[in-house]
Amino acid sequence: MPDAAGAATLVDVAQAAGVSLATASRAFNSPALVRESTVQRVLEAARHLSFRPNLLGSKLRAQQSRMIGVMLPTLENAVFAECWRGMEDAALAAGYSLMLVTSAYDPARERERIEYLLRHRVDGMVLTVADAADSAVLDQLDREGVPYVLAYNQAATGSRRHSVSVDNRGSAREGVEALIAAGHRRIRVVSGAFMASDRARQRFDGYRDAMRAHGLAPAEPLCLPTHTASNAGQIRALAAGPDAPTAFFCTNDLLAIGVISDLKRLGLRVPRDISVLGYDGIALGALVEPALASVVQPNTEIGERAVARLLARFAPSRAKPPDDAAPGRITLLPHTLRLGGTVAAPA
Amino acid sequence: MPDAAGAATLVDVAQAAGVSLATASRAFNSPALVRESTVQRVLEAARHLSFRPNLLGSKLRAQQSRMIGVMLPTLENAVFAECWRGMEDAALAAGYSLMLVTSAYDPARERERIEYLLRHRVDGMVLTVADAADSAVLDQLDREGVPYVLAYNQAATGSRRHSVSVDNRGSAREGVEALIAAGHRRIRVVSGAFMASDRARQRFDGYRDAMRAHGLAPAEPLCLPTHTASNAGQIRALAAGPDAPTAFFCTNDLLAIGVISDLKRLGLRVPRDISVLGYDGIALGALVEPALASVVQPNTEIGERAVARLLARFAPSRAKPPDDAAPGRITLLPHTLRLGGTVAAPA
DNA sequence: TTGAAAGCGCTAACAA
DNA sequence: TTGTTAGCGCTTTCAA
Repeated sequence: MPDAAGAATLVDVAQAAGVSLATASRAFNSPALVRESTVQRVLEAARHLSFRPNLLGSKLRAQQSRMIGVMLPTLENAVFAECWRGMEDAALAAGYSLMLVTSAYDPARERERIEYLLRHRVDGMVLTVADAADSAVLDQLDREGVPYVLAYNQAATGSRRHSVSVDNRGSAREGVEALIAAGHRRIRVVSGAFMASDRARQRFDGYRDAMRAHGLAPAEPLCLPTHTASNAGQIRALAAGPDAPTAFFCTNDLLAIGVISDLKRLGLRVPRDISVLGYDGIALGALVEPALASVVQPNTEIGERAVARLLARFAPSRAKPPDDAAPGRITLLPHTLRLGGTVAAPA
Repeated sequence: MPDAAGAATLVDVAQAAGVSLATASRAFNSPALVRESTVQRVLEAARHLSFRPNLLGSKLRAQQSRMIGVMLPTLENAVFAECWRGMEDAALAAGYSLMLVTSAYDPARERERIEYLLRHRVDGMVLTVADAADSAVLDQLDREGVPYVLAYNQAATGSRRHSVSVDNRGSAREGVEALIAAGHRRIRVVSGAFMASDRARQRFDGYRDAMRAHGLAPAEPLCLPTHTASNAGQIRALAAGPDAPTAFFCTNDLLAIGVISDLKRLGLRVPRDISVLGYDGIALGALVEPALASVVQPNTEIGERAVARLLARFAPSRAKPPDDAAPGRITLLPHTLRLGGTVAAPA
């Protein structure tokens, strides 16, 4: 009864199978090195004893945890929840585990949580940080030689950092150009706190590109610290007046949904009176009526690819692909535009 | 340069501080047992060497991982994302780590993922399963003596299982009674797949209770396998005809949001033509316009309390707090009703 | 108050 | 093809 006095260990299995500890271990990890009948005997013994390998032991001994640390700002924005699904699938399929922490967009907490992951001896990390270009914690990771891949953050060209994202600036520009093509001239950007998201800033740059390319004057962004009812006042101030915008470009979908509600409360109809374009392409956006127009990112794929990229960094470059020329550190995944719904021609 | 040739270990710290390995360990774990000046010396050496404890070593040796396994159906429903936040805060504050897996409401995957957590030697688990009353995997955990606490699932009275949830049936009944109080008589329930959620069934029972208590005939529930556009047809069929319901009670908020969109597409106005009541109280519901009426659960608190309860099971009941006349295995947290918004009197 | 020593469960040389 | 052996980094008796 190994369960009563603690679970069976590999030693117990070896004993029961009449082989040495080493052979028992090999039967699991490199069965090719063991005679087939011996493998069977070991497996049989293991089953009989309800043997469950203690990963803590292997991790310690093998000096690799086969764990990937994941730090995301929050899961309460579906973008990241969708991304997590991609990561979980990709990691477990490859025999890796994930350890998740959230940073709440707080750089101090980022540091803390990453230190925590490091103590757990994760082999590498997938991270979404507030600002990839100016991140003390990323610099530290570089210094320590810990492999990581950014998700959503877009590494600067020429940067040593690896990232998987869409082209934030270019895609935002495309989205705003679609607005312009629909006839909009007075377009305003609504964003979460810029400080907390370099993506938001890049998307704003894309807005500026689009406006300028079409001879329009970009306006200052409206930065909301967080989307609560109290922001309705700011939206109201913006949406009123003779020169009121005919379209809002929100740097994420959740924000867009909140803005639309605010506009409705002000008696405005979307998209008849005013258009709203979001960014992210969360599944929920397609569910609401009218459907949320959005710049759609492949969120689940971003998760999968970020993990795949990290795994590739672990592998000792078999058949070394030219590395820097070929796959490149920066992966830009294709985005799409979902128009219609909350976007229409201005009144 | 301990970083080049591998990170510094406790042995290095001990050496640098001129003490034994044991003393160095104590300086961190039981500083009370070590002379103050010695503690300082060790800490100083650790800082100097950028010592980072290897949790894998301690976990293995201490025969406890201080890890909690968490299994949730998905994070893409904000209910669970909100719950995760509560768990993360509670666990990290107590010095525990979390390992998250998702089951996608699939019992086979539940087994698999739990086995995976077990191999990681989690000290216990917080779980949301498809059906707590009939779960092979829960039975197995009981047999093996692995402590776990259910979140959202409500253990049957008299069950040996621990759970933290709201009173699903009672709260649903209250919600439906509010509908009845508003003047509704023809009320239908829309649910996700019953098989995948015992909560959905319990909430349906609450609906039945309410209807019967008021002399109304409960109708069959409409069970949607998943909420996609193709369900609009079923909603249409339900919402049409002379005896069409004047209100829908959806067993979760995400579903409710989808149903509302479907109704809008059918040209119906919510709540003027038809009322919709959700369940869960996700933050998003308060953001949309009109606000989603809902039976509100304290999601973050459910996460916190589930972790707290598990932690309490770990501790050898010190000075047993009278708490609740013995805390009891089943914790029912208070719910609230958020009315107005998508619920109004029938036309 | 401190140290010596024995492992936790496992993998991976090195031998046979 | 299999076995012997030496730890991975840490905690924790047991003695001093």
